[in-house]
Amino acid sequence: MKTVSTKLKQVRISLSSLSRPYSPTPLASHAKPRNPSSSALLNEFVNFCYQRDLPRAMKAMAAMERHGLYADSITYSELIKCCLARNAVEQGRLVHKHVSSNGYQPKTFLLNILVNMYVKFKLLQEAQDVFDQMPERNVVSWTTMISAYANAGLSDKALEFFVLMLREGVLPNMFTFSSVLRACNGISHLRQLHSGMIKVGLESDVFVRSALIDVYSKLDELRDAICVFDEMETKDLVVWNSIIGGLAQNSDGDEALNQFKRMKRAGFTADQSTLTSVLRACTGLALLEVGRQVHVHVLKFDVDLILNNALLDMYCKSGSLEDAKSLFELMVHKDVISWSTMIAGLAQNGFSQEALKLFDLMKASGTKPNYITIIGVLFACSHAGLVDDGMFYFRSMKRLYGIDPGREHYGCVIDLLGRAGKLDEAMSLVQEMECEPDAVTWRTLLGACRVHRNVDLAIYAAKKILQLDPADAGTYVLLSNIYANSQRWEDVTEIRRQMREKGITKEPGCSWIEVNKQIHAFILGDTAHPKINIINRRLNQLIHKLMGIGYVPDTNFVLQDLEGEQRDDSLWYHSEKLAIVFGLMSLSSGSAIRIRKNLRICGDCHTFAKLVAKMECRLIVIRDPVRYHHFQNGVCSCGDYW
DNA sequence: ATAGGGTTAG
Repeated sequence: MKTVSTKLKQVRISLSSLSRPYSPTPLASHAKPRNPSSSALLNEFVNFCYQRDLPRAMKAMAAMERHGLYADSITYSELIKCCLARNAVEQGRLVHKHVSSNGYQPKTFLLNILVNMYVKFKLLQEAQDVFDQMPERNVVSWTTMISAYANAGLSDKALEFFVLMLREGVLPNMFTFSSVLRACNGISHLRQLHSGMIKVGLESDVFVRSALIDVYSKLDELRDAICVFDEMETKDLVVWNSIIGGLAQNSDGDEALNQFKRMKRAGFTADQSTLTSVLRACTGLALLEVGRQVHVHVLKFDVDLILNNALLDMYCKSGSLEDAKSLFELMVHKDVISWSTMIAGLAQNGFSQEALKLFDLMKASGTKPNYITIIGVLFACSHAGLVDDGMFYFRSMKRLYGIDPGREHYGCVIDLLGRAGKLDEAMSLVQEMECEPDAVTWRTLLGACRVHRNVDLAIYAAKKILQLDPADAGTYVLLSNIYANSQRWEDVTEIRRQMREKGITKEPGCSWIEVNKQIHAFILGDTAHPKINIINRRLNQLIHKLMGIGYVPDTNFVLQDLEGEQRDDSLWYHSEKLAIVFGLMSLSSGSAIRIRKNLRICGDCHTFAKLVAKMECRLIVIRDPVRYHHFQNGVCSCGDYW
């Protein structure tokens, strides 16, 4: 509708300018008197412009100028639209030359269009040059530049221009605010702008609102984002997408899905952007069945790379590699994100060799790896114990791909060396890092100490973690257990005292399982699930049956207890065991049991799951915060190396 | 003439 009415308006303008005797605006002093062919020439020029026939339009313009006839701002702007539609940079520059060699000073209107043209061609410097030479700059001129810098990620520049604009006494409008909002990189700037907008009464515009929601949530201020959203009486699709996206990106998948339901009840239809965020929410919650449902809706749209990438990630993170692989095969267009997602997905699910093979294919396909791709590659090496390969990729990433190793890359290699028992080398890598090691780095080293029972280094790493992240309950518990194991009771008491003092409590182990698109949560020691009694009975039967085929519950996991779950026989009721039993009870016998956990799996549950998978002929997939375990026929895809 | 929402790791 909108395009049609715009077109009609344009036609009217051209007709009206042709019906009157044509006079260029302003009159060029050297203009020759009109001759009969002039109006025909202009007519031709305008038509070529509307047909987006750039070469002919350019020729027509040259012919007109030979007759001393000059286009006006509106016809020039049509010609520039032509150049933009054809992505014709050189012709655009030529038009610019014509405009400024016309012998008159072009109007602000036309100069704004030229600035915008250079912005669209991503020639910011040229845009800036035109802007600088303008005798007058209005709100559109300023907004064009602010938006250009904000889009290019040059936030400081955008904010600087906003201030300059105010200083020159030009009043911002809602276009300006929605542009400058995107350049806010600190919460104080944002609040300042927000209150400024309220003062001038522009904060209720939907564009401004969606930008506000987006920026608040990108700055981790979800409460403010929700506040802005709730205050709105009339919302449009983009506003809904902003809040759903904000929630999904801040790992509040539950709430994102709730808002999605509300959006549909309000009568809106999801588009690609909505579905991408919904998929991201499913990914975080490992909701494979809901994700599949979304996939059906995805098929209604034209191929959309971002949406396909989100879908691919959902299948990987829900542990359904078969779906991920077949989608990846079907995708005709793949970008660096598609490849990186698939590589990391294979690696996290325990298929490291396949991940590395895919990395070779990626390079062969001509796609350049980025920072994140290499993280996936190194992750694959560390989780398969491929020390030599990992070290090679790490040491050559700068030379081969021009990527400087960052904290995450170091983390993978520290993990790689640490797991392989090379704790000294891992430690020297920590010292080699040019960026400061953070809590995650030390936790990686601590993980290696746990596996290789290095108590001294474990204590050292744990202390480092607590300096950087004093509220990390898991580390307190681990440290206390290490001391207990070495009979250092005074230290144990001290740790417990610190925990009490700081009010630090252990996060309980929790597992989730999706049955009939419903999530069931199991928390250690929690009896809220309606079927908990029968689940406990079945679990006991199962444990005794497994003991008959050689299962010995392993309570000695002092250096493993990242669980925060207790050391006595409560490990018999670890949340993943409850979820497995519930899965056996409620899912049809052929289907896989997929579980998501908030904490890493312990050694005992790992053994348990392997045996259950074998005895019950089931595929069991458990996703923990770091990686996945596929249990089948008595073995796990991690090769007992995690 | 100028403006808003979506994908990989951690």
